[in-house]
Formats: sequence, structure tokens, C-alpha cells
Amino acid sequence: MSQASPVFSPLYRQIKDLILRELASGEWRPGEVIPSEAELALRFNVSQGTVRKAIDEMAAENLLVRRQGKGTFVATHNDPRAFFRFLRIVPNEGGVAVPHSVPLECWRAKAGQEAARLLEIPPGSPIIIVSRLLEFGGRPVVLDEIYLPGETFQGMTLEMLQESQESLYTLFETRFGVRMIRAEERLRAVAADRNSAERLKVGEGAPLLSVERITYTYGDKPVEWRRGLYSTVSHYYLNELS
Amino acid sequence: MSQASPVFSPLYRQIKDLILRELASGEWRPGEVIPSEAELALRFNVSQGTVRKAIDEMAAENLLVRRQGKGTFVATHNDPRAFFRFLRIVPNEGGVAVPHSVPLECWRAKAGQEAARLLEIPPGSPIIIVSRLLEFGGRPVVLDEIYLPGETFQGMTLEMLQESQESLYTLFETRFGVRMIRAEERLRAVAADRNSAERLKVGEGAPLLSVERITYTYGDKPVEWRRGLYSTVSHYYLNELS
DNA sequence: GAGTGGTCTAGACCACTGC
DNA sequence: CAGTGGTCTAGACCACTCG
Repeated sequence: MSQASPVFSPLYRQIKDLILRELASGEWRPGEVIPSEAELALRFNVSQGTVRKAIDEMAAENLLVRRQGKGTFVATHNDPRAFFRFLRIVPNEGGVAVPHSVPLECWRAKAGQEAARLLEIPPGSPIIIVSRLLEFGGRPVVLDEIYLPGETFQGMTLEMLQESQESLYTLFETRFGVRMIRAEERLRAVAADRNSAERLKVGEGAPLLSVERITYTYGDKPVEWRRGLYSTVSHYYLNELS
Repeated sequence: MSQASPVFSPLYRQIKDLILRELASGEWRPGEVIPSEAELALRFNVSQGTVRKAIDEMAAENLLVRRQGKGTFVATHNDPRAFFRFLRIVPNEGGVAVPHSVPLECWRAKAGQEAARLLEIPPGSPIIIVSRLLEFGGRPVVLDEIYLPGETFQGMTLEMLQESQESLYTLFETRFGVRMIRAEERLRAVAADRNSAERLKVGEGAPLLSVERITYTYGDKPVEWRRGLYSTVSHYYLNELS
């Protein structure tokens, strides 16, 4: 017998996809409540338990946030609890220090081979490059160079970055409607070149932690590529494995 | 009114704790099946749905593994899918290469201040120190120094490590009844000293990725402290953020 | 008190495994 | 075929939030 296609998609996954579509379309925006479980159950014509299971999975993936008595909300980076979700740097001693972002430059360019491949855009498409410093307690710790697809981030300027009091990803959400949901980081140890040594106030050739990050939005679409150089003298990169 | 203690523990969490206790006590061993949901429901005198929710959480925490039609199993490191759960090193190009462990030394010592603090044992207690090299395709990539509480790992020898065909954590499970369930890694960039440069075949002073890991077993008890030096020339450390 | 998510139950049926 | 986990339902009640 010829094999039937083995796709069996449970109801709750189909519901999940429907909710996902609303999120991706921007119909329900970051920080907003989504309809109640009861209403979604009615709308989709399934039981509340099925809606519940769909939302459960999405909450586990940090796409939604449940708050008992209030409702279910679209996750946002503008939430203190979400702030360190993608930033794994921690001071050697002392509690959590809030970093301060210092935008250095913002310019336009055309995507080279590597940027094009990683951002999944045609080579030569417009991109925006941002460099900035992250300081903890006034001391430089991370030097970032950030590559963004020009089409998605049209209108980004250095002034915008400098004036913004929010985190970068919050800015992306509010000004460009782009929500970061997942990232991959590739870590290496490298020697500081002249420029980064100067910026990070370490000796030339000093060992730095190189962190390359590709960040994805809905539908596994890459929308950011960045390379950070971390000075790991008074801070370290913390990773919890489970 | 004086505040009542705000502990409200749902039934399924109490069930979870009961199951956890069985795991911690070694009653149900790694790789074995645990009783079926129906049987547990009977035994604990709750509905199957409640048992199910408890197991759901534990499966999400990699403590249990469900297999439809077969049963629910105690998670083990002796499972190909679990192999890279704690080892985040990946070759720059090419698929997954299986590493080869080369035990170098194994000796006994007394815990110093730092080891005692991290392993939560009294200073001066016996510890075992293992050093070993991890090779990919015959080339050295990781140099590990591993500190173990002597009491838990009594009888560990270099020969045992050399003869073992399994991964270190599999050996810990089968020979010492210790299952690793969670770890914290602290990453820094450092310069290679003479010894590690030689072992890893890089120049003295070359940048290396320093990975300090504390590994915990049931009950958040630390049972391993290790420091790895990673050569990130042809490999990198991959971290997925979500 | 009305509305939200959170827990618990009981039962029906489906998908997968192995004898 | 029996036994396992996986899905779906319907309904009751609890805990939390807010007006």
C-alpha cells in the first residue's frame, strides 16, 4: 500500500497556528490582552481545554504571558522580567546591574555575502549597521555591531537610538513592529583588535568573548545579526543548562 | 487579620513531588519505565489528568521521557538525543562530530575554599580531580578539569574512566547512581597558559573560552564542578535563546 | 460580583507499540 | 488484541483582579 502522508495535526495545534497568525499579522500587539479562553473557544468552536493547551504551549515558548485574573497577554520585551532573556551577562560579584546603552554610529550599506546569507536577503540589498557600547556602572563591557535588514527598519537613525530610553528590542517593537522571539548565539574567544581594545578599555590582544547572534521573529524569519565583543574581566556570560 | 501562609500547592504539584522523591531515592532508575499514568492515578488516588499534568511538567524539565504506546521513562544521559544536552560545542562546518574523551589524570585531594563552597561540602573534605581532553576527529578541542565530591564518587579511578566506552555522565549514572539534571555555566575569554596551550595545540597566550560548570542532581545538590578550556578555532559554543 | 485564568474530575475516543 | 500515552470534551469549583 502506498503510504498516506503521515501528517496528523491535533486540534490544539491548529488553534495554536491560528493564534500565531494573529500575532504575526500584528492584529494582537505586544503588551495587549488577547481574547479570553472562553471567547476563543467559542470563536474557534472547540472546547476551552483545547484552547488552553494551545496557549499553554505558546506561554512555554514565551510568546504569550498568562496572568491569573487579568487575562493572557502578548509577550513584550518592554517587561522587566524579559529584559535579561537575551542578555546573559552578569557581574562577577553583586546583584543585577542595569546596563546603559551608548549608541556610537548608525549607517547604511549594502549587504555583503555573509550578511545576506545570515539575514536571508539578496546580496546587495540595503542594510543598516549600528554600533553601540553597553556600559555597566559607567564601565564599558560589550561592544556590539548590529546588522539589520534596511527594508524592515526603514527610518532608523542614530538620534532615534540615542533618544530612546527603552531597550533596543522594545524600540524595535514599538517603532518598527518587529518582535524578537528566538535567537542563536555562537561564542568564541578572540583577541582584541585595536579599535575594540580602545572602546572596551582593555589591552590590544586581550582575550574577548565574541558573541554572534542571529535573532528571529515570527515564522523563523531572521531580522537581526549582531556581533558582540564582551570584556569578561569583571563580568561573565551565564548560561543555564537544563 | 494576620496573614495566613500563602502556600497553595495544587494537587498535581504534590504528585510531582512524590514522583520526584521516587526518582531521587533511586527507586526508579535511569532508563527504566515508571508505572503507567492509570496506575499512578490509582495509587495516589487522583484522576489520571492530574497525574498527567505532573508528568507533563517533569517531561518539560527533562526528568522523564514519554513514549507513546510504551510508557514513561526515567531520563538518562545514555540516550543519543541527550548527549549534547550539556555539551554545546559545534564544529564550524560540517555536521555533528562525535567527540572522543581522553582521560589524562585522576587524583585525590582535599577541598580548598573555592571547591568546598561550590560543591557545598566542608573545606578539607576529600575530593577527586579528573583532567581529560576532548578530541573531535583526533584534534584536541576541550581541556577539562573536573572536581567531584569524594564521598559520592568513592572508588573512581583513571582506569575506570579509560575503560569506559560511555559518556562521563552515563558512567556517573551506572557506577555511582548520580544523575545530573541541571547545570550552570559561566563563560569567559582567557589567555592560554603554557600547559593548556600545549594540550590544546595552540600558542601560549592564545584566546581560549573558559567554561566553568556547576552541575546539580536531584534536590539542587551540586555534585560536580568543572572548568573547561575550549579552543574555538575550528569549533564554537552554540547557545539557543528562547 | 463578574470575569479571568488555574485546578480537578470523568469519560470517550485516537494513535502507537508489542505480543 | 491489550496496554500505553495523546487528544478532546463538558462541567464543577477555586484563586485572583478589579471595579
